[in-house]
Amino acid sequence: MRLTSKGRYAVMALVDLARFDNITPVSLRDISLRQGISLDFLEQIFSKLRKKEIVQSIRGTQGGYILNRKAKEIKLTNIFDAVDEKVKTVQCKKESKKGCNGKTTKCLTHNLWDELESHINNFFEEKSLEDLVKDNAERRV
Amino acid sequence: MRLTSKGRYAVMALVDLARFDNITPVSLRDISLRQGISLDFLEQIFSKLRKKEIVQSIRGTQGGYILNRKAKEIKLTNIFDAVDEKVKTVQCKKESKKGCNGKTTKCLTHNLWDELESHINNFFEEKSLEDLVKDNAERRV
DNA sequence: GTGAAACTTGACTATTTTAGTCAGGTATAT
DNA sequence: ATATACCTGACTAAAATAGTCAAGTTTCAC
Repeated sequence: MRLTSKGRYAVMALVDLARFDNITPVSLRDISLRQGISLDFLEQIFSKLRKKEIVQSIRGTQGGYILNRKAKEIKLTNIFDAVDEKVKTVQCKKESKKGCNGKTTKCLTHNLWDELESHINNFFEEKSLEDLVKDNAERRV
Repeated sequence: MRLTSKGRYAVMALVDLARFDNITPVSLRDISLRQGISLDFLEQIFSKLRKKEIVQSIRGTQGGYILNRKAKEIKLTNIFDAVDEKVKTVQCKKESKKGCNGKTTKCLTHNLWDELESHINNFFEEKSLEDLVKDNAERRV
């Protein structure tokens, strides 16, 4: 199981963004340079973050992005959800070979994968952007 | 993040195998039919499981595989390790653009990914094959 | 001893996902 | 005006995934 770059970059970029005052917009160009992430790719990512109201955009010169909510209220789960970084442990669909549809008939290990999914998602639900910024500030002392 | 079929199948197949007495070998053909997994693919998987001494093979007619250790002593982490199902949250290598090498200079979110990795691996280290078989037996009552 | 069952191995391949790139836009501060 | 920066959709190279295929070898049952 691996985390995709899209998900990782989204979090990295938002942590970078959250370090600022949240009044003056931060341009993607700056984030791109600081974090070493392609500008074009960042634009794709922020387009999704904006649609899910995690960030707010300010167009034009001196424009950029600011957080749309308090860092405390943005959980990792919200970020991953926005960029379609899903935790998937099963493939089981309605019509499976072995009749595992997740409801009436379950495959031998279905509960295990459900548990695993919850376990990972719990982690994402607990961590907020604020936690990450704080954590980072502490380590720099 | 998604679990690969290889990892999922490895666990499914071993749970299936572990349900038996562990004396008479179970053929991959049977597992293949019961679990709906391609025989050729299973052979690849079991070849790795054998090399890591998780299963033992018995060749010839009436042959098959049996567990090489007690189900209690086979953890998910051993299984995933055997089939190269790794939990990877970072790409950071020795020479990274932003100088994140995981040691001297760390990227803004490096600790987060380390934490996530541990969180997931903990789950895999706790669960044993025995747990899974028992869990399954209970639910069938 | 011979045939079938089942393990063994390595190479090959189609499909899907990932990780971007590219080319055009539009809005706005100066 | 014009440069900066957001916005959008289409496209693509590379990697990973999920197998398949072919050609063995071993051993049991008869």
